[in-house]
Amino acid sequence: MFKQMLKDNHLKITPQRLAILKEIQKFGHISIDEIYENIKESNPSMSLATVYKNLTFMQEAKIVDEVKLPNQKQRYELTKSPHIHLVCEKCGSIIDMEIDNSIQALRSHCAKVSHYKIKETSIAMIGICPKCQ
Amino acid sequence: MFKQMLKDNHLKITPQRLAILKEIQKFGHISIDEIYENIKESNPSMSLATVYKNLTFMQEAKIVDEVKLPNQKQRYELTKSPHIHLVCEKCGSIIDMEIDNSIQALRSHCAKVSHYKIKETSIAMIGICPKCQ
DNA sequence: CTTCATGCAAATAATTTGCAGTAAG
DNA sequence: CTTACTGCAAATTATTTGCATGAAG
Repeated sequence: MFKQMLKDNHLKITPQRLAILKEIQKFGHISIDEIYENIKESNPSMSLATVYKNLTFMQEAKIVDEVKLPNQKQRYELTKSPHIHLVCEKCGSIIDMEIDNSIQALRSHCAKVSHYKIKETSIAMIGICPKCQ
Repeated sequence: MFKQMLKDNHLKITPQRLAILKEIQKFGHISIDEIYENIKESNPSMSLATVYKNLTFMQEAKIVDEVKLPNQKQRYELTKSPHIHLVCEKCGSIIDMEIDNSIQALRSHCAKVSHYKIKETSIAMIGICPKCQ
């Protein structure tokens, strides 16, 4: 629950923050100005600076994550367990794929070979979705 | 060889382009203004717009690739076979790891489960390198 | 009440564009 | 010669900051 997540991180519960989180949840992967434009429809006084500031806070609090994909604007998503982004270069859709075992396998293999302590992964596969083929 | 790569893509061979490619090669992963600043030392008339324009062309020609990492400026690298970026969050170093089999395995597993036709992958692991541990 | 968040405007940074002059093939 | 590239300046777009006001706890 969003209110609890904010509370846990000593962030005050404001309508703006809840609105931002609701937009991200609704779209899954959404850009900063999509968040802004969407919220402005119901709350015209919403400020873009507020979106920026809050995304920063909420990212630090690990409530949201940035999603950086090749040739795309930065997007945001709600933080969830490690997953792969499947991007369709035709229709632009982005879906999450949770294949924990495979990701874990890659991760530990990498760690073993490189001797890095791995904390996060960022994985995207770009191609054509079934519908667009 | 850079000249040949440009020629193959009907891009004229200019000192600026060669300088850009040489910088990228030298640093492995380099940001736009690092490229610009470095080249300007020996060629003070170098223009930032030229860097931007050429990175775009050379990316389309698949000579270079953009590298987008969490919480970092965009960087560029020479195009090479699929690999993983290992990022140290302490010292900021970025190294490439070529573990073709593992990447291929993940890729085909993804393709199988999702029915996507996968064309490219973008994989990063963020953690602490051996030296910084 | 006290602290923190918001919204606005201004500042800064990042990227793109148009165009005249110049270099590459 | 012809085409495409460069550099510059201006235009856009993206992001950050400071500060007065207002809302949350």
